[in-house]
Amino acid sequence: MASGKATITDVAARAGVSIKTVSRVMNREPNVRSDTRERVRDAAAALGYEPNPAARGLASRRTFSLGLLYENPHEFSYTQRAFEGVFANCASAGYTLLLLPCGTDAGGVSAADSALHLVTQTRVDGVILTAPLCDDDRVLGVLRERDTPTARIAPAATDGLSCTVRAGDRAAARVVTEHLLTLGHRRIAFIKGDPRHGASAERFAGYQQGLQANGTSLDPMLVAEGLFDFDSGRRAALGLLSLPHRVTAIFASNDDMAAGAIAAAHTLGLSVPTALSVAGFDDSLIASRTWPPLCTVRQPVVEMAAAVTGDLIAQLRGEIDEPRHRVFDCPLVLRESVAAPATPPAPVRKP
Amino acid sequence: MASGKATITDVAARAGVSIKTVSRVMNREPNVRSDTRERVRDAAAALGYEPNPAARGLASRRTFSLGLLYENPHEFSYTQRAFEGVFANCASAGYTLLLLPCGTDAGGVSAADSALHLVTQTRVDGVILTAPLCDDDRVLGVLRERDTPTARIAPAATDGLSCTVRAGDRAAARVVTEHLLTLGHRRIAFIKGDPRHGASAERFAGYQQGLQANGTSLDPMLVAEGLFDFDSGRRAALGLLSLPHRVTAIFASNDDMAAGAIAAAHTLGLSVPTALSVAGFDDSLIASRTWPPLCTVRQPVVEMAAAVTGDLIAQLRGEIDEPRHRVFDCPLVLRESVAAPATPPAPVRKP
DNA sequence: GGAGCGATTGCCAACGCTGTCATTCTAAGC
DNA sequence: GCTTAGAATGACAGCGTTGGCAATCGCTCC
Repeated sequence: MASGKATITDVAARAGVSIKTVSRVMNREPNVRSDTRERVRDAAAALGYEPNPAARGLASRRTFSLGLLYENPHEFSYTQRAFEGVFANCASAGYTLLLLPCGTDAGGVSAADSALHLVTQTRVDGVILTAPLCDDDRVLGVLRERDTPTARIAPAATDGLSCTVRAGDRAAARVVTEHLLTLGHRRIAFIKGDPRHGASAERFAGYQQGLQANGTSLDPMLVAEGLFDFDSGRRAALGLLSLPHRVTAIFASNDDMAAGAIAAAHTLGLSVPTALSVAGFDDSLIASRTWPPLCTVRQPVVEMAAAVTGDLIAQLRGEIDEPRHRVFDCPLVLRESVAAPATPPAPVRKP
Repeated sequence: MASGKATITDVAARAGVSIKTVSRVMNREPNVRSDTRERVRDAAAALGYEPNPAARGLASRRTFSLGLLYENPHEFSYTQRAFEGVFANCASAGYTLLLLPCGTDAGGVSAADSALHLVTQTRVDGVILTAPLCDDDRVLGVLRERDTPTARIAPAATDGLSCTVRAGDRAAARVVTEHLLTLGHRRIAFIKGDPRHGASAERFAGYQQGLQANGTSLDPMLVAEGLFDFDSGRRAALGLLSLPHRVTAIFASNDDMAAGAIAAAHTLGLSVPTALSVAGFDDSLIASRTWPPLCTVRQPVVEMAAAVTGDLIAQLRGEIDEPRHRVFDCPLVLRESVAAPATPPAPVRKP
């Protein structure tokens, strides 16, 4: 019952109305009598009519598509989950989603160029940025210059221009730290995340607060640098585990690095959690695939991405004026990689 | 030097030619004198002109965008790598890529409906299908009905209509099997993949061939069913490892399941590879994140996806008539999860 | 020197829809 | 019954580009 090539004219003829009225019905505009609306709907259905997006775009100067710009191709599941949330909301709102990966500025296409491509060539109605792109001044500059509405996932700071969503990183990191303290850990190492991500500083601050609130002082030796990827976590952990005064727990700023820390422990013959507890952050896919499974906090990425996408679309539709800023809680997820420290601390054993 | 709102008319005026000539230059059409071409290019650059895709689409009845339809959201890195390859080729060819995840037919939007959406609403010029969607009759039916050129990644069988690309699954599985045999393994268990994927049968066939060619008979007890995901691999391995006559190696049809098998071994206190060798297939991201790292075969997914995308675009441009079918080799990747079996087989130890 | 022919260029009508504004109904108010 | 505001509908002009075809140019070949 549909050749797929029916036009608005065909529908109008069949329903006995003008094409403008068909347009009104298709766009859910008000001021159409309900019986007329019904008639048009039936005609459209009978003909298998689907509005031509190119014609719509040309006439209305809108594209009904959003661009999702993202960077870290080495990161495991965060991007994919973000995509899932964004997509879910796009689909239900009738928007099409364009994914645009971009390399780091070093090689390949720079983030700013990609953003430019999105707004000039593809002409999306709005752009969604993931960290750390959402804090890139050049990217933001391009988008603002073109007045492209923007949503940002996990930015370092909010502004009055774009909708944002982020996790309660600091509070969650503090909860993890306090959980380790409660179990009896005293020498808790921390692996920082990529400094370009706003979340990194927040999570570190949460770690510090957790220690301070419990009267434990921060030992700078126990803080290592990382980049949110498996290998940087592994290397950082190897360093931390070679300290003379053995740490009993490592809190990595995300799950990938925590998985790297577990691998490092395996390499050194330290069993987790008996000799070393490891905690992560995110509850990404890999958290339930390490051995032992990773104690972490759940960052509701899908929901976060969906929410901010909804806000962006609402903004595009003019349903909200002020950009909205959301913060999501991250509940603690208890798994086997964390346990009370052995007393006295287990000696190092080589396999 | 660019407001971003220059139209073809502005460029034509500035270059002193008709808009049609500008159109020819922008579309790289032949029969434009090189100095004219130059002049138009300069004018376009000076004005920061970018063709309006909606207008182009409306006039030419093409969208310059491809749709990538994929299903398994639980699979780890395969989809992401496929996307990477597809995107790389789209970008360089001036095509825009639309990703469309679709649920299994049980819940959410069915694959066929998603395909329909792609061709009727979004109106992509071509569609790329990943396994197992690329063998879904309803999806293929929708696409053929609309004469939408299609590329298929890892289909069960080729046809004369769509470009395809697949890995040499059978040969690679045979190589893995023979590698295990060469090391001295005799009781080698196999975990099958999702039967909806064409690759599953091929890999199983390779396992069988490897055994037969080396005079080892296939023991049906050593073959378990899996679905290509971590948990099915874990469960299958738990079953295989509870057999009275202990297996010394498990060959899982992909890395996710192999990672599950390693987790199962950990659970049972079997050390890998001392008491059990585990091999996977794909060389996905998780293969280098398990402990110990996974011996596997490298499926060059990025290259495969890029190649088939290139073929699809060539077909859209009319550069090739017959659909092209490619097969990629999968070299063995040696890592620590596989070693010679202990002789005599190590007894089960609980931790 | 002119015909002939391909290479080059331009003109104009779509492409299918939406925005604007004019027109026609409808029903309340007096 | 007659206004009249407001709801419902339609007429029409683009939106910025490409396709088809006609016109023109520049050379080669007699």
